[in-house]
Amino acid sequence: MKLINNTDIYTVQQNILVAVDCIIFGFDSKKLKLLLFKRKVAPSKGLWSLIGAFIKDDQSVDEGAKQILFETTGLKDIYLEQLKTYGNVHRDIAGRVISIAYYSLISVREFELESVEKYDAHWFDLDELPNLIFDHGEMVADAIKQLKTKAKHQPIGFNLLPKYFTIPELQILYESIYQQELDARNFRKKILSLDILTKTNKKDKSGSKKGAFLYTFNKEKFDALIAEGLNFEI
Amino acid sequence: MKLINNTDIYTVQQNILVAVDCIIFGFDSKKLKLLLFKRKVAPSKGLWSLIGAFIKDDQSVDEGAKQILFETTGLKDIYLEQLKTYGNVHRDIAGRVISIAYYSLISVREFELESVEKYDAHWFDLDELPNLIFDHGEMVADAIKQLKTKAKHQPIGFNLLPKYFTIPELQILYESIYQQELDARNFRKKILSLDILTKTNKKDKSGSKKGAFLYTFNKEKFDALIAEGLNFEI
DNA sequence: ACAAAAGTGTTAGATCTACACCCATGT
DNA sequence: ACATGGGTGTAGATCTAACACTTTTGT
Repeated sequence: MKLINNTDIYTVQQNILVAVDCIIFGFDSKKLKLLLFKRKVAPSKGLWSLIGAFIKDDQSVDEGAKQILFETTGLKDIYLEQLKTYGNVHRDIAGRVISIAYYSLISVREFELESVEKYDAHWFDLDELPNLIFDHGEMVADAIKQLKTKAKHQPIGFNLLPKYFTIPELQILYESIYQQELDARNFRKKILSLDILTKTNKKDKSGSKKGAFLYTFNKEKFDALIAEGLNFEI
Repeated sequence: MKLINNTDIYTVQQNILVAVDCIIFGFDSKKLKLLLFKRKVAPSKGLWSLIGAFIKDDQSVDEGAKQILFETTGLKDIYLEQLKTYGNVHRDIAGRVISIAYYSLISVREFELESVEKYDAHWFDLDELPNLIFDHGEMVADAIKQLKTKAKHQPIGFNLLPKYFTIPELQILYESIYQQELDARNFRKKILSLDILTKTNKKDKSGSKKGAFLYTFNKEKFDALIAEGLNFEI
């Protein structure tokens, strides 16, 4: 099939398509997960892949990523960040396509199940991922690495939790991200010393009989600290 | 002008061009600098910009970046890393072009002056940058930020120095990157304690009468340490 | 002889790490 | 009453940050 590529001034011959792919991380209070999709179009139809789409001419790459994420998860205004662009000549077996990968962090609890069915999506544990098409496995590996690095210095972990969460939940999340166990006393001390959590007087008793106090992330306080030049680290 | 965009299977209408732009950092033993070019084509001809090029159909995006870098600096096998992709609809005033930005680190001393003249290039101090076309200013700001972050945990600084360098030179480099003064004794202690530098018995007397010993970066040792799980930080 | 940059140790304070028991509550 | 996870403090080790003088040598 032939397509028309129109530029205003540049006299360039180029046959490259531009797509986005989204690595969607989720956390369900127990494990860190990845949302994968059974591919609905050729080539590689029926295999597991990240969700992606071609960019429209009148939409920015960021907008393209936002849109595909909204369509498949029903979620808006969620954490979404560009990861890396994948541009090998034969990365897509059906044509010359470069893909700008994004990763997103959501709370599994706030995610619409309806979308899962409609798009043939499935949450996979990070240590039980199936084979993925093209270079999507590489994208996922890069995203996991990036998440580990980023979580240390920016409070992005909170995007994976519901608005109210407990300290033990937060600890399990960080243990999942870093893939190592943390000392409960030291973790609590460190996270509370940052003074970016607001304690409520409610308890979540789903995890224990005693129940754990619910906290919420105080973004205003955090931003103020960053503005003062805080060298944040968890 | 109309162009043909051919894909094998995908039935997509898309009129987007794909380019790369390179942010080239250099260090001359005194200051951190940026290599900028007087643009030779419309639009915005004659204004300062990063060097860039359109990707060819049969070349990966990484290869495209490598090629433009080689053509303009004469340098091969130098540090080159993808920064970010810029994809706003109207970022280029002459058409829909997305650009994958790369940044590169070189030693100004090892750089061919010949290329500078041929391509109308100029080294600018980081604090005296001219206005740049399109979103190139944003690219540069992002690259500086990335360089700061990355230099802390990976030994990329050495790419900005010639093979043999002195500790005071290295310190000035890190001071330029972090934009803050460092204590000479503490810096020397820390960098030497990493045990990744090999001392030679030669001195560089260009900086002082006494002269400073020349060192060289020991990549083998560094890689071995990383393999052991070293949590590197400068 | 002197100017100018290179090179060298110590100490106080801050931070990190390891570790064990009591508390609250549902069953 | 007991099982289960929640919540708390301390001490030793390590790391960080601040600080001043001597060495070398070209002019």
